Amino acid sequence: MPEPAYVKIAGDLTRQIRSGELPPGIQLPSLSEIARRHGVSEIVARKAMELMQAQGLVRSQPRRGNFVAERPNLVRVSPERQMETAEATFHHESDEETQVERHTEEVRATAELAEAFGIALGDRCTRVVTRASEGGRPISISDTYQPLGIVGVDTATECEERLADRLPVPSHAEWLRSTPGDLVKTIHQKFWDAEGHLIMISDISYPMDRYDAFVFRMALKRQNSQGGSE
Amino acid sequence: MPEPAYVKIAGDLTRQIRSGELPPGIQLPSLSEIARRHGVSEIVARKAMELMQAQGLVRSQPRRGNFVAERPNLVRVSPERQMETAEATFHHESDEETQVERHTEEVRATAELAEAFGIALGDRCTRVVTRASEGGRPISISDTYQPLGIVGVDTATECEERLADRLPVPSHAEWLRSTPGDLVKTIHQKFWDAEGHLIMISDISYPMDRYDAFVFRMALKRQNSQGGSE
DNA sequence: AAGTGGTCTAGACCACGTG
DNA sequence: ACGTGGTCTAGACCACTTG
Repeated sequence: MPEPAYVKIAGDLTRQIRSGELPPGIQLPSLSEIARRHGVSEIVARKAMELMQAQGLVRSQPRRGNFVAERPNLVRVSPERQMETAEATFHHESDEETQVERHTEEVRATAELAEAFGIALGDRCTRVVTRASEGGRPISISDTYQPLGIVGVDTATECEERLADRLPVPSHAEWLRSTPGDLVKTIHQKFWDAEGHLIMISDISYPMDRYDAFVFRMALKRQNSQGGSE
Repeated sequence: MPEPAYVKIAGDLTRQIRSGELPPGIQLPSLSEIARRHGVSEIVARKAMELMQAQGLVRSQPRRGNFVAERPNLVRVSPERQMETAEATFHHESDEETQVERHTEEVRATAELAEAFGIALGDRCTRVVTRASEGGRPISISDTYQPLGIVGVDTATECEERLADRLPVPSHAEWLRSTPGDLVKTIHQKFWDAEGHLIMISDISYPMDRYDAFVFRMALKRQNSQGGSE
């Protein structure tokens, strides 16, 4: 009936983080230290840390320690961010130095890409890999595809984002330096132009500790409706 | 260097689920059975199960077993769902019998509610608690607040949803029968009318295994922009 | 009575980062 | 050399469900 020890420990630490007692970026006590303080075994302390990781409050660095997330209250807002470059977005979010690097290459449309864009299998597409880091820490990586000749989303009028928690693909895991078994926040984006043509798709991964929440703002098109929440 | 045993086990099971070999709702082998089959200790099997739980593929019922999620590919789409009642939404999502129960009461505005709605502290508000279940399994619970006199979101033209993974509040945890330490998907909704007045806020919780992903469809308002992904 | 998952203990080895 | 987190073992007790 009482709450488990690891929930209590996580709650204690969460309170200290939210109150500012444990500021962003600081190293938490080691697992053995937490275990000692709370009079439990190290496994329990680890479980508490895993719970906080899943909430994005803590980032674990193997052989270094556990650290409070750099921006425990940072929120990712859509579609505001679609209206600006990655550089501008991260510049707004951050005061630390942000690095964005891009690699562009031409690829042949896979079956999936061909169907999405309504082009032929093997048609040429542009692939852009964008890696962003802040203060040396990786904060995002994305894989973007467009039919050859279309660049950017200036002509897009509609956008869809699909948010899920997934094991990262190896290339994303490597950049984000995630430990095997660590989940990441993934966003699959699609952009359409006014004619209804899909002009870009993108797969983005964020470390769990990057954002506290994901916000989406939408206009409601009136129909017959009662509306409600659930 | 090699991937940990628990990742491999989770991958094996995930493949069996995605391929349909392990159909939705079925009970997985017990932890001791999984451990035996893979030649590892039970702790490792449990860790694999936790990884799958975090992805929403598996639901764990204490003292019963682990079960494949009922709808491993179900997606929650916004804002479509805001246009219809909870009953209609769940009816579309499901062929099983869905139960929705509502409790309405009048409450006094807390400081938070008063500020949100632009009313005075202690002013009367409507609170609606909505609980939904499907085939006896709880699938959502929400707490909705509106200023007295406003019912529903028929007049809403804008909507915001804030998605995060959180420890549930006790009332939500109880309905969802979540184990202490289990996270839930939370959505904090806000609705505004054409005059820019906030007319409804709602806190919704879903079990981790309810949805595979959350989809948001948004119109892009053109400005000066370069656009891009990150 | 047997089986199950949840919690917890008390160890162990490894690889790597830091001093 | 030491501390760290990641992985793993081999047990234990509890509370509850199922047969």
